[in-house]
Amino acid sequence: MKIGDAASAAGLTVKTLRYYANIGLVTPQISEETGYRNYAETDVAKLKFVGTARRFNFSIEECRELLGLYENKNRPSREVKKITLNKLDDIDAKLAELQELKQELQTLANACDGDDRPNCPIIDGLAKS
Amino acid sequence: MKIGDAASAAGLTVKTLRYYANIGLVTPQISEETGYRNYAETDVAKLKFVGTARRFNFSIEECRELLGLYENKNRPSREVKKITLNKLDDIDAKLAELQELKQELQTLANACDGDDRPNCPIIDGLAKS
DNA sequence: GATAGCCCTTCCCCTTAGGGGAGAGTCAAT
DNA sequence: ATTGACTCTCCCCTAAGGGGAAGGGCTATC
Repeated sequence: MKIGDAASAAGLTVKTLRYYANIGLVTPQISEETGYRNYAETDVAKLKFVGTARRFNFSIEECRELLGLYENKNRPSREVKKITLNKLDDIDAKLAELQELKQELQTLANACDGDDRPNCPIIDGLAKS
Repeated sequence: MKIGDAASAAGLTVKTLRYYANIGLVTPQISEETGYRNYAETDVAKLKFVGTARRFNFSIEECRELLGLYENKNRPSREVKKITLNKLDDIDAKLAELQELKQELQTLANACDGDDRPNCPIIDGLAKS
């Protein structure tokens, strides 16, 4: 399967597939004469796997790790779960940070009339050291 | 005030101040003979302002805009509020996305025993197309 | 006066995860 | 044979700086 077809099948872009090939994440065979990448079905399965993991906010390096576990049919599920729980912690931290941010910004916005006058509690809030 | 002192006063790094000077965000005077940047008190105030705005997730370009409004004592507060509400929308969108992500990942993690056995619903969940 | 130690400068590469596009080669159909 | 779609590599770009090298400056101490 050529790269364009593999990209469509996996729901990714051609650029992404080339990138993954370059960093050794999903490495198709390469035709000797044309230099074209040739994706096997197993490659496409890995690409889908990585695509899903990326959508779950796993980094490329985490995907590499997960892919190793994915390919190793004897891995203990503990290892996978550990990575996943770490990712959940990351998400929780980000959520907390954003919620606090939202709260403060909301407070500033609520205090601002948002009219023609220059009086602006938002600016004042950002400026007060 | 030299860059190191200005950085301490503003709670930013020297690298950050140089970066802001390079992109024309906060531009100190430059000594003719030594080439040293010289930060006035008003510069430090702007740096603190930008630092706070950055902590509120405003991008550099948004900071540039806010700084313009900060310096213009006649700006209508409407303009500032508009930018702020847009930022709040961004934050809400990000929150929603993360919450959905967390939900799905949590479901996968809950289904996984996390023991020595290879059976892993997380891997299966990521792999199923 | 000389040396040490810290501060300043510019310059360049590095980060994430690819996107955009140029220029050149390839494939399939007409 | 030609056309159009596809592929290749190569290079620059993103946001917001961080790390570090090489070179110059300031002040204190010996």
